[in-house]
Amino acid sequence: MLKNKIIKPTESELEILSVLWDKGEATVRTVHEELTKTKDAGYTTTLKLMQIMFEKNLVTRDSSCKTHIYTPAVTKEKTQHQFLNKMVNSLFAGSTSQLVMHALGGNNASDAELDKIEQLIKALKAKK
Amino acid sequence: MLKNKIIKPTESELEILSVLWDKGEATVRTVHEELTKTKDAGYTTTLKLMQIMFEKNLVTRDSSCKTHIYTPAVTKEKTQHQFLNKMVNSLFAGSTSQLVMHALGGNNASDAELDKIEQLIKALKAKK
DNA sequence: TGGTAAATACGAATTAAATTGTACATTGCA
DNA sequence: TGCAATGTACAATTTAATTCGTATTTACCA
Repeated sequence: MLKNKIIKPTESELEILSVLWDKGEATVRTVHEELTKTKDAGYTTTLKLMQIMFEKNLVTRDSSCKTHIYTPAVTKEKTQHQFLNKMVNSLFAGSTSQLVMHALGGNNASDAELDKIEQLIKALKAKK
Repeated sequence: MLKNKIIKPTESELEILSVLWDKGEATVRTVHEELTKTKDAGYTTTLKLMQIMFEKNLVTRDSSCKTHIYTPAVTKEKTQHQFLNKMVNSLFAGSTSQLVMHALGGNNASDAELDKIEQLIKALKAKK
């Protein structure tokens, strides 16, 4: 089995991955049009980024047609955890709950959201 | 009042800030020795990084003596929130609670920690 | 069949982070 | 006073991300 080296997507790569996660698959043009809704960039810039991401195995592509179709090669969940872990380690002394406390303290969660979190905690406790 | 531009510390800068947050203040040598416990780096590399951080206003320093004494110019709390926000926006569709759920789901929190989080939630709900 | 539109490939420039070597300054002490 | 130790300053290099211009390829259709 091939070594599954951890590649941390850069900021720009994350933007592209987000589009791909959202759509499941997409052409460079589609991704590019999505990106330009919120920022400036030339088409070839997006293309180049996606080519590099292909080399890094962050995406796969079907190049059987003229217009290649890209799909994410890393899942959103895995990437989320990867970044969460990194952050917990570099800024929260390895303590997930410390991060959670800070995040909640920041105070953007609705009552409904807090309810959901409470239930998750109950479930986690029950499991032990 | 001076514009408070947001400067995101880099990976290496974060490592240095962590030492400074921990110690309150420190010389380059002290920071460097702390860093080399966990990674390789030349002394001048650390020095240079700290000089750059000074230029960026990430740290202040007292240069009245030969050996300069550095102190963090940004708080740990502020930096934590800055990174949390960035992450929520780039990976969790702007939803703090979604991030919290993922973090807890990752499952590294002890019962005691879960208790603390529960209480925090209670407190937050009471406030509304 | 040849031209046009739309795509990809490629190379080069730019910017920023990180690293390191070397020069210079300061302090304390023999 | 002058040397050794320890610091800082600075310049140059390396590496990676980002950006973009230009060349090339492909498909289709008049």
